[in-house]
Amino acid sequence: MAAPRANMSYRDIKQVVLDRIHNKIWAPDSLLPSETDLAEEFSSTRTTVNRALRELAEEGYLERKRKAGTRVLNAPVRKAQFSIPLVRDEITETGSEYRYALVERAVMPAPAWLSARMNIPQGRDVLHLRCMHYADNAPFQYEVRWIVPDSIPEVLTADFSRSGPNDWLVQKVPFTNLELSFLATKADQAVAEFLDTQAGDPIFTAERITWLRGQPVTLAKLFFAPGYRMTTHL
Amino acid sequence: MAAPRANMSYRDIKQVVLDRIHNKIWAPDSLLPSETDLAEEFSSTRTTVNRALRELAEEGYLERKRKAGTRVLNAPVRKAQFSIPLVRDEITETGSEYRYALVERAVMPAPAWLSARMNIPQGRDVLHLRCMHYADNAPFQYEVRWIVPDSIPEVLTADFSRSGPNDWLVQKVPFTNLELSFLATKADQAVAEFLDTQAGDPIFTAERITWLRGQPVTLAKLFFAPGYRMTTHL
DNA sequence: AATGCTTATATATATAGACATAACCGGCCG
DNA sequence: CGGCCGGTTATGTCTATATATATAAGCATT
Repeated sequence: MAAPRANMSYRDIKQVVLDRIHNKIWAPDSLLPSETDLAEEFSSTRTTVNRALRELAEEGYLERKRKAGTRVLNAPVRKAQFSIPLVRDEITETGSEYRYALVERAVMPAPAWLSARMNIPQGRDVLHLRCMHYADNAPFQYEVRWIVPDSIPEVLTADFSRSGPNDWLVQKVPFTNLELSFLATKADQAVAEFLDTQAGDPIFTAERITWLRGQPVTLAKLFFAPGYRMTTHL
Repeated sequence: MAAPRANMSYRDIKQVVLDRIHNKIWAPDSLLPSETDLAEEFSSTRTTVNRALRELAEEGYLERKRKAGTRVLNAPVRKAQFSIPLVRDEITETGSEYRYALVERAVMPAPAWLSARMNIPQGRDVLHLRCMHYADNAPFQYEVRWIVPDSIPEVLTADFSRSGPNDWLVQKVPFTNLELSFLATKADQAVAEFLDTQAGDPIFTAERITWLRGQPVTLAKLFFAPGYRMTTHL
């Protein structure tokens, strides 16, 4: 096990280091040898060792500090990565047919909770949209969205009857900042009807707020049809 | 804007490239200049440019193929990263006091759905645990767990009355493979009682299966107390 | 005891040059 | 015309080396 031969790639080195962590050769909280020493052991260079250790640190196995050295993390805080594709892609990638429908469009003064949540002045006009996304004509996602027109006045004249605000926004507004939450909500009457389920049913829900250079742009609540699960492997 | 001066760090280069993507100087689907050309423009080296572009690709902005070049992705598939800490840490980090309690421990033949789900032989004995995690004595998470003892016989003699299976497992078993799902479930009577809520309430739920070298090790269902949301910023 | 300076050291990043590898592309051959 | 086959080229990776920077730790000063 862990046979350091010559000409090891940074991948090989990553694997050897991981093995040693797993086999407790380098125990949690212990300090690894310096990059220079490891480079010598693996008859490689410090650059290559650096890349290996840097990536392992990014993956949550190691903690690195200048001068202090590289330390094995005791509780490997593994990081789950979820890609957040557009609904359209999420549906078409499974081979299903995607269909979009606009349910409601309105310009209205921001409700108090929205003002507070997104930090916009009380009573400022916002664009409110409700839409549905279908996969093979079965309800897939019910979207409730608010858009603050201040930073993007064109949004008020955009046509959302044929394609969703998401499509439009990613084209127009390169957001700089994003908050994403997942939670479980109880279906109210509207949600239940659109998702073809019973009021009170548990609904997997995503909430997404984006900013552009500090200015709030949009808040979206995405209600997924019952049975939806967000899955990742690592 | 985007003033390429000399001695730019890989961070600077990343920023300039990002700016150019946002300002559509490099439009979606278009090809970037080659690393060599960019290195010249930024009066830097190919190595540095390479790191900048590589990281931007990892972050989901670019797609890179040998010979084919580096392309701007039209729908930036941004990747949300959630760290999955131990419950204990998740609670203590907010300053709350963590308390653990074992609810039930039993060795039983694997139920059919579990056999199927984890690909273990029908009727094989598995360890079944139910436990509670409290934050400041308020219910935080209800954990239902199955452990396959085949690859780790010691688990049958481990003491789970004082600390949770999670703590034990991360110490003993370096899993190699993990499937993690989030979904919304409806609280049944047991879940409702332990989480101090009403049966039928929506519960944010995580399901986690881990393997060790292809062998299934454990499946955990984690039911979070009402109001829980999993949040990330990027 | 607290603060500030110095130094040693480990990581962070940059440079330059080389070879490896995948893939586009144009031309040759059947 | 179609398919195979190299040549070309952009990225992938490694080597070797150098400089920058953060910081732990020791020592001196307030």
